[in-house]
Amino acid sequence: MDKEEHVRVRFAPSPTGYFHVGGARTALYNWLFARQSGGKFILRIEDTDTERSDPTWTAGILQALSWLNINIDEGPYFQSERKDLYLKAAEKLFLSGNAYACDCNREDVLKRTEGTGHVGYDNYCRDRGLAPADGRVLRFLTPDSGITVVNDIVRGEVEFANTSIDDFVLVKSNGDPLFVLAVVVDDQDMGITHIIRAEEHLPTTPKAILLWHALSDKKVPTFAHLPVLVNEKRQKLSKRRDKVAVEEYKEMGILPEAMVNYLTILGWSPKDGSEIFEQKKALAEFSLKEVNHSPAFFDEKRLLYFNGQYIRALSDQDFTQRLLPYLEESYPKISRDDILEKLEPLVSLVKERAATLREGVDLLDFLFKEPFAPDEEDLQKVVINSDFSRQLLEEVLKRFLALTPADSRNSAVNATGKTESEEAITTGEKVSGHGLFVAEVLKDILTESGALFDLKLAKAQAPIRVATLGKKTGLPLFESLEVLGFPEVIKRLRAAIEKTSDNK
RNA sequence: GGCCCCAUCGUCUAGUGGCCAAGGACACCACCCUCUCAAGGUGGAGGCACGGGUUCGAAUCCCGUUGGGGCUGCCA
Repeated sequence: MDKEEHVRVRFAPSPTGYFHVGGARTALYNWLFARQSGGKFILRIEDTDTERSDPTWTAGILQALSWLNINIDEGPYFQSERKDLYLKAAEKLFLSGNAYACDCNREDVLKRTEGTGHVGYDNYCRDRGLAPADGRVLRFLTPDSGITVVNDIVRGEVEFANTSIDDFVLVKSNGDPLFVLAVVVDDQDMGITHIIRAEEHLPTTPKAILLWHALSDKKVPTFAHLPVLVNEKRQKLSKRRDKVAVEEYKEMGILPEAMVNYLTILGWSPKDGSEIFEQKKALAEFSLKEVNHSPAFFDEKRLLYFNGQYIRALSDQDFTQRLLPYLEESYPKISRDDILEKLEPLVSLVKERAATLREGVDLLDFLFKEPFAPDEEDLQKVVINSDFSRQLLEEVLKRFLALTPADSRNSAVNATGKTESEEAITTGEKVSGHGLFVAEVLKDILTESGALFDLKLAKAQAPIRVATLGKKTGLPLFESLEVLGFPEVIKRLRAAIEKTSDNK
């Protein structure tokens, strides 16, 4: 790290759509670089295109950065508020002979260059001496010889022949400045030392460098062009085509720290080969020089794995706090206390299984979703089209009914000092027919009931599970039943038995 | 078309001339564990795009080819 230089980097998104993970990674790498060098991380909103920019998107960017814990030292600056600065620079360029007015339209240029093999502007207005005016654009006069070298931390020195660079537009015919101009003016004005951005900007970099020199003697920033993130077809991620909005991942219950970890690893890896690590490791070891050169596919499956690891590493308390907002959002009519009461005994079981917070919500839906309705397909499969399910359900129902609801545990205890079932549980004796409505007892009952029909527990649990929890897969059955509670379980078992008779 | 970038298992990567008959992770398959599903454990399949050089020796360096991508806009 160059200690003599006061590092200033900027993240400069344009608010023209959802903020996607590619932008997030660029922001993250900028931020990491700023943090580890004690520099400043600046946010600049590039909204010079008034047609396509929208404050809504800006708000989304701000929220996403905050969610990812990428904090901003300066800004956001808005280019739309700095137009005067750009126009002043444009005037300077015109006066110094580095720019000229042009009244060509696209059709004229196309007509002139047709068949010449040249694509792009043909410098037609270079020597016409037009004065700047409404309806005329301002073009930069690029040199006809020489090369421009981009000094890039990731890619080394990249050379561009100046002849390959067209006289590009700086100011639109309606008087609005274009991003090329605005970016250079701002980077100079804001004292940016390192420009870290996606590789798609590499081809426009020589233009920026040429402009930079035409505008001032200041040192050109150091560049770092990051490989782009691509979709499964290996095309650059697009906010229109690919559904990769940061917001969506938050919505589906990705933990921000898992997202940050995954994004960090997407294009860079620490020397020891570890993949899941705390951010302080990245802060200590991240290096732009070590960033990969080739495009990376944003693999959601892998993100999910990372997220699962992060979820499982959470304490039960933390996990509860993370999950709670998602549950409250899904069940606005249920009070927080009621949710917490049911969640508490199951939280570690949920934590162990959920790859996302949204999955955590789904695992618990049998407790909260109204009205309860078992999955139709599963119901058909293991309850209705099963030769033993009806008898088994009835047997289990009968035995459950002989139990004492756990809710009335206290009164039961008060009456006899210690209930029969508790006695049995503590002595390890098998309970059958009598006992408390608790997981261990329920498991014993189902094991015994299944044995009556020559069924192993694995097989016997299926119809009971679908009848009461609604799906073939999910949380461990008996703990779930205990939390669901005696009356509700009885009710659901009866409803399922009803359904088997409907079909017979 | 022109300019530029890129190229190790399906995916993300380790590898910076010998320690590589290429290592790890996700995904996939099998088995174990198991009340379902996960998680976890064990094992398996799977890759240096191709062709020339350079070198005693190349995944690693050079050239070419091929392939992919980006830019080529009065978008950023």
